[in-house]
Formats: sequence, structure tokens, C-alpha cells
Amino acid sequence: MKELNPLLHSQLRLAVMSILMNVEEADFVYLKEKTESTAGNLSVQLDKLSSAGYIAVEKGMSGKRPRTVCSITRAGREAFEEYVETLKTYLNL
Amino acid sequence: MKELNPLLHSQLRLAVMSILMNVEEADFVYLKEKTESTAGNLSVQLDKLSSAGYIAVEKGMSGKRPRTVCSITRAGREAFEEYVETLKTYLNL
DNA sequence: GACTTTTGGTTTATTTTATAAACCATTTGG
DNA sequence: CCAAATGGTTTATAAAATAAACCAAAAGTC
Repeated sequence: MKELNPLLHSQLRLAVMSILMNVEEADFVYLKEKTESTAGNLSVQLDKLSSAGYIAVEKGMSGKRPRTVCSITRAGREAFEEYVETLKTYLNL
Repeated sequence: MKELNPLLHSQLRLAVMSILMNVEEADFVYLKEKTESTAGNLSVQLDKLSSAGYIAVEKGMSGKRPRTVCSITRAGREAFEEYVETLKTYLNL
């Protein structure tokens, strides 16, 4: 049985990647709401995805407030797709 | 986004459940080979699945050697199926 | 027929992960 | 001003997964 990419096999990181697969970009606040995660946990997991090169994280300003925008990278998209294929062999899909 | 049953969202436990979904029963040695896990890790994870009532574990003897046989329970089957449905919403399947 | 190895595990320790709690700077509202 | 909210990060803690050490019985080995 093939290994499931451990970076993607985490509920929160998978949820983030899942969202980013379907959207051009998403900011921190949106991801936090959609995933119902705490800010701290989300921050940590975004860092991991970013370090792996799976997402791009841009920290900028929206008016006077900070705004962190995330988008999936090519490598991220490929890793996600491979993860899905591997998972299918586990789930009999 | 719905929570992914954490008991099933583990590579090894998921692999075990996946195997048991397709087979009447499987013994420790078979599961160990199929999943390429260590005996210690497998032992621990089988205990967890057993404690959760997802699998039945029978410790008996095959001739003179010990033999641990596992099979999925009704509750295990249902949990697995629900897990798959939830996961589909993450994977866009 | 002692002794080493293999088989089939379990138990305990260690490492890794995920999560939560505490914190910080800025901003907004009263 | 002062209190609370916003948008985060950093650090500590809890929970997992994994590995290492161990154990009893059986089976070869010389």
C-alpha cells in the first residue's frame, strides 16, 4: 500500500488545500471561518504548507488592517491530486 | 466542514480497515505484511480499533502457534462508510 | 539436549503532530 | 483616553504515531 503524503494527511491542512483547489485565492480570515479552526492552529498549518511549497502566502495590507492571502501552487495542486489518487486505493473508490 | 473521524484518519488504522472491508477476516501476520507496518505499531492500532468497537480481535492458536484474527464489525463498517462520505467532500469527488 | 534463532506478539519510551493558550501590535468604538 | 476587537504569531501542552525493547514458546542447529 502506497504511503499517504503525511503533509496532506491532516484534517486542517487537507481542508485548507481542498478550499484552495477550488478558488483563486483565500485570505486568513476566510480560511479560519470555513475550517472552523483557531487562529493559532491555522497559522501553524499554513506555515507548514508554505514551507513545503504547496501554497503561496502573501502578507499585505487591506486598507489599514493586515491581510494574509493564500493560494495553491502548482506543486501543491500536484501533491493534492496524487494524494487523492492514493487515498482512492484505500477507500475502494 | 464536517469533522473527519480521528480514529479512522490515521494511515495505518485506515489501511487496516480498508483491508478488513474487503475480506471476511485477516490475521495479525497478514495485516502486518500488507500494511508494511512494525508489529508494535500494528498491535497498538489494532487495540484502538478494537476498543472503539470497530473490529473484533480473536486471540487463539493455530496448531502450536498463537494467531490473532481480526474482522470488521457492523459499527466499524458504518464508521468507515461515513468517513468515506465525509472525505469525499474534502476531495471534490 | 543445551543454545541460538524465529515467530507472534505486547509493553514502554521516544519522537512527531496537532491543538490550545498566551501574547502582541494596531485599530476601532464609546 | 480606555476597552474591546481584529489579525495574527509564538510558545506550551496534549495527543498521536512510531520505534525500541522485551517476552514466551516453538523450531531448527550442532
